[in-house]
Amino acid sequence: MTTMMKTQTQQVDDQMVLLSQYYPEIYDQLIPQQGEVMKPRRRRKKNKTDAGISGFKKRKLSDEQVSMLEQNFGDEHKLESERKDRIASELGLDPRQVAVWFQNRRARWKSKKLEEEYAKLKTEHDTTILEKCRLETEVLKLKEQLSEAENKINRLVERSDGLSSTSPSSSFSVEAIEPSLFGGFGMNGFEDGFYLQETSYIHGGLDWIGLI
DNA sequence: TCCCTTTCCGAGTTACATCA
DNA sequence: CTGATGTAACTCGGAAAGGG
Repeated sequence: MTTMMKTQTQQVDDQMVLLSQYYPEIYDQLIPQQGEVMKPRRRRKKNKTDAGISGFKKRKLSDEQVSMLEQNFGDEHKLESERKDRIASELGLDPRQVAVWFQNRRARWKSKKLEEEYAKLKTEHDTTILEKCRLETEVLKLKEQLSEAENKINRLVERSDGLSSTSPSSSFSVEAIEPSLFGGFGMNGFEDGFYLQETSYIHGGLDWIGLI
């Protein structure tokens, strides 16, 4: 803030040099008479041709001015009247220019913040979607395994039916796995979770099915 | 308390400068 | 030359503060 600082006179000179380089045709009109203070720029009119007529064109702020403004913006985004005047004086700008710069800078800052926030939310959203897909795949896989297990049980039941007709004293009694006891082995009971203890199925748990 | 003026701000727009 | 982009400066409407 110190070594880079120029005096106000130097800065005005810089602006004038720029002006004389880029707009020599109007430079003469802007040079104040000796001892006359530079007046604030006139308000721009909407008419497109007006700039040409009035001779006032948009001027880019110098790198140094921008860097100083950025530095001040970094300290505090809001701009009190006193601070505005001080900055304007330090940079050789109209206080109105400083106010406008801060307004535009706040708008850019907000826009950037929104962009960042959007990117963050999008990343979170994508991660959640990915996890949802993974869980859905897992559900499908488990349902498939369950279906296979049901088929195996049905086959065993059918086989035991055949055995019981010839050997009623079989230790693997039909009643032991009577479908009615399991709710018919349908998905109804499983949709809401495994409500039966694994030992209710067959002695030894579900190991034989290969689920565990 | 109300009205008017001033100042500031955000949002949206315009106009100009610059660059690919 | 032209379209895209960045940005200084503008308009507009609303809020807040101060004074009569």
